[in-house]
Amino acid sequence: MDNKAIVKKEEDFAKWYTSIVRAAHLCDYSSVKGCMVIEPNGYAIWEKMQEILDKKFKELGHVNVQMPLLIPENLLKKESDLVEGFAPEVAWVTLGGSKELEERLAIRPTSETMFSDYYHTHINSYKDLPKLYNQWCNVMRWEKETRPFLRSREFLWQEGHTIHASEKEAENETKQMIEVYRWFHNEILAIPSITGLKTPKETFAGAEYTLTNEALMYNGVALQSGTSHYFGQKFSKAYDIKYTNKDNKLDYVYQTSWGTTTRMIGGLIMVHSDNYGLVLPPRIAPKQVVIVLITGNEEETNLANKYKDELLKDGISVYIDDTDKSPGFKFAEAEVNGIPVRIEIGARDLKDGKITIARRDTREKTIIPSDIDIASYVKELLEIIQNDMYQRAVERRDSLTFKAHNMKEMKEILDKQPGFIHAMWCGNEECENKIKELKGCKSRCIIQDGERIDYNCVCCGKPGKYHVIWGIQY
RNA sequence: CGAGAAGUAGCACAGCUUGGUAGUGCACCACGCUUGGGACGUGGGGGUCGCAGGUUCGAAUCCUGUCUUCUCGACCA
Repeated sequence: MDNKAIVKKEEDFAKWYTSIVRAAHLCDYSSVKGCMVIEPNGYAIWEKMQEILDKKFKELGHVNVQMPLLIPENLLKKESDLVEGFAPEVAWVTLGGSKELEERLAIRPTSETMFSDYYHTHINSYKDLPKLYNQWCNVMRWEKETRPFLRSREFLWQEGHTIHASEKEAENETKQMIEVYRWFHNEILAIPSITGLKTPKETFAGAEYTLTNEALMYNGVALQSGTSHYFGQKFSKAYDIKYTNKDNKLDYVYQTSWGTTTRMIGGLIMVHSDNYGLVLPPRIAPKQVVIVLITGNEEETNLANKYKDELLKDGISVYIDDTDKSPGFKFAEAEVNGIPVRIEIGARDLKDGKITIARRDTREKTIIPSDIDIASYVKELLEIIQNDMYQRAVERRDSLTFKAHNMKEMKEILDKQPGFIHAMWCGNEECENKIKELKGCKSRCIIQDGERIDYNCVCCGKPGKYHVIWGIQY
């Protein structure tokens, strides 16, 4: 039996999630609440995410920098909305050795302030613009309730902070980066996601507006997965980021920030995984193929090495499991770790010149000739798995997508099954608050080119100005 | 932050009521034998019982505090 039992998804989704995290060795608890040990399997996924996103960021002209971990209190206080928004969850350093600090230092919950302070002293001319900086780092937010990957006090993320000479250019950047997140979720993580505008109530502290990428988990709960903020000149005025423009006049820069986190690992689990363990889409799987030797004899070993070389040559990541565990153990272990494709080489099949290939997502096995062009066969199979996983996720999301025309319908849907609920909204925060009384249902985003579902607000019945997606969130 | 539950070996748990030598299964190590869905045999190693106080001759067990985890709710830019 497995030493890490997996709870059944249908019986208790929350416990199932945690058991997958532990069974697949993605992370473990530490002695500090909300601060996780990200284990090799989990960190490898994060590295793969970094690799793909970082390449995309750089293609779009961004460069990486590293800002300090600590922010002096006076610096953090300069932008009042930001301070207010983050105050309840900032952790402070008050001692240096045994000596009390004259000014306490915040452990960064986000780095707008540090970037702004840096830009303040480094921008003089329109020729210095734009600055397209990003950093990969850890941040800390003193959350009360924590869950592995979904909500931790310390987490890893990337935060892009850019400044521009024109409003239009900054707005284009904001839009461009939310598109990157949408692309990443749909194409790489096989998680169908929707982008839209946050309502003012849900907008990032200090931003003029926030664009968000929203995904729906298997249980119908929404997960915010990547946000991109447009700051206009709010921060540049608070932090005095001025430059001389072409007309020899002083002007403030236009600013953006955008980020996504290790929370996406939680999203991967909650969209794709099953009762046998993790299921990873091939494009994000750190190891795409495992070759399992049944007896480990010379013939099996030689063929495995040949396959490995051919697959590696084609850019497919692969490893051979030649431990002396029983075949069943190796199969189960590869499954719990979510390896997309498993090649089983055994003496029995080899006698007939055959091997067995198993795909993780469906757990189907196929017996094929051993002299097949393994690289092109596997390459095609990985693409099929990627697409099938995406299609299944789309179907699941669509089956959990509803329309509501009034509060009665809204309540009926939420009582039965949470999901994405499309409904019109008048734009009044009072209605948002009333809807929130229904099981904590909140606006996910305003769909900008969405259809008109109704003429009236789902809550108050006044003219419905916006097509909003509502849902219960993590 | 509120309500509830839990913390004993890597994992799952028993022991606690009624204080008296730290247990079981799996995992781990060695050897042997095996190998197509989590094999088997023999032997072996591993624990300040979450932490800190208290009661007691003596605490995993009783008392107080605290930390951590889980579930449900409140909160969540």
